[in-house]
Amino acid sequence: MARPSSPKLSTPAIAEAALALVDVQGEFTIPGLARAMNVSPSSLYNHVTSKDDIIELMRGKAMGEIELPEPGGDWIETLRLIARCYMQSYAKHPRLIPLFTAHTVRDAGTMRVYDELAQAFAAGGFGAGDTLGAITVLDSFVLGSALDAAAPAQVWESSSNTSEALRAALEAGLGVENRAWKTFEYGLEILLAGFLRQSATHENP
Amino acid sequence: MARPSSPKLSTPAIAEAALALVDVQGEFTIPGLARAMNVSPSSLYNHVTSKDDIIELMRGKAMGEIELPEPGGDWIETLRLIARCYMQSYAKHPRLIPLFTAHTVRDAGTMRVYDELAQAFAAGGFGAGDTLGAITVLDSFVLGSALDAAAPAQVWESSSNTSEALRAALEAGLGVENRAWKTFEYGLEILLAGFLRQSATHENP
DNA sequence: ACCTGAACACCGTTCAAGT
DNA sequence: ACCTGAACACCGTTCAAGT
Repeated sequence: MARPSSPKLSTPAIAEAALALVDVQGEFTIPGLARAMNVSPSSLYNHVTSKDDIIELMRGKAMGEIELPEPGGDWIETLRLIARCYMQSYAKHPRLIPLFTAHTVRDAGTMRVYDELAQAFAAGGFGAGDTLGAITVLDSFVLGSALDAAAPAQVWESSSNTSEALRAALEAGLGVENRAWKTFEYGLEILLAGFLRQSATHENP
Repeated sequence: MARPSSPKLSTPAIAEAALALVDVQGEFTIPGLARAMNVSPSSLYNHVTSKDDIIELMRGKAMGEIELPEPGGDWIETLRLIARCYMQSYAKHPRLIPLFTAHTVRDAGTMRVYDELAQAFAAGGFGAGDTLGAITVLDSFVLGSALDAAAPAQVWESSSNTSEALRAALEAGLGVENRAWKTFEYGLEILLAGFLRQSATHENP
């Protein structure tokens, strides 16, 4: 059995299988991936040039799942919806995020998100000079929040020399359900309010 | 030459050497680290239990370099100073950040930062139930910004189907010097303004 | 075109052996 | 206590060989 009549592998299938492995194990290995696909490790290199290539495939798959909102509505609401979709796509595969942080290549799916963001900020009266900064701020916050959400049930270990303020905050905050998501919404609203204020400034110079 | 009269290795020295490697290479390897320290790879395991252990040492060293502001001033200004120190400590060793994102253990140095943050928010009138969220929002933003800063000179590749809005934003924004840092300051002020507004709400219920 | 098996260089880690 | 050398299991990648 050398070359099968119908191929056993394909880049989408590889991305999917690798994603499944990362979702349950937090990492993946070439031999492990080959085993999961009932294939020899070297076979993968007929469809993929390297392990990093597979990571990029996973990024594309995860980002491609984002359903962006219809353009045309209120620009702040559009920003809110995009940010939520973006966060959600990370949240679906939390263990994937650390793999992304090593190489920050921007694929087509990610560019699509930035594109919609740029148009929303333009609709909000942001000039060309302010838009990239605003996009980056929102992007940084989403990525950071996703990393926080990916972190395993925090070991916050309130040690002996912890202040009373932090101890109380941990006791009150750690228990709440959907903590990461609620915190994301909280920060998102602050950022949106800031963008809205800046927009008002632009309109009344 | 088996056991030298004075030890050739120590955990601080290992952390420092590994940090130097990561700063220039973006990664480090046990054999590589041993070579840099003129030592055999197995020798390292007399001072360290695993490679992850070394990463934690590096985290501690990087976070320990933070000089936190004197407590007691205006709480918003304190938040601003802490956030900047925090960001700066990441900025000093940008290639280190991806190594951190895999395991989110919080060491003593990091706890110290959270501790000061908690006290600042308490001074701002934040209740126990609101403090953890606020800390997390700030933390997420700093981490995301640091990752963005660590990314190599963006490949933003404005492809053919890029909107006019994004194209103009990239053209206007990519060139500015200290882009990552300025963007960080921009987002930081938005967050601080949001915290300040919430504080005002608390005081006038 | 696409899969296999053998092979290579390399990695993280262990452990008996030395002083 | 602390360094060494040999050893192990494992990884990412290549490549000739097969159909």
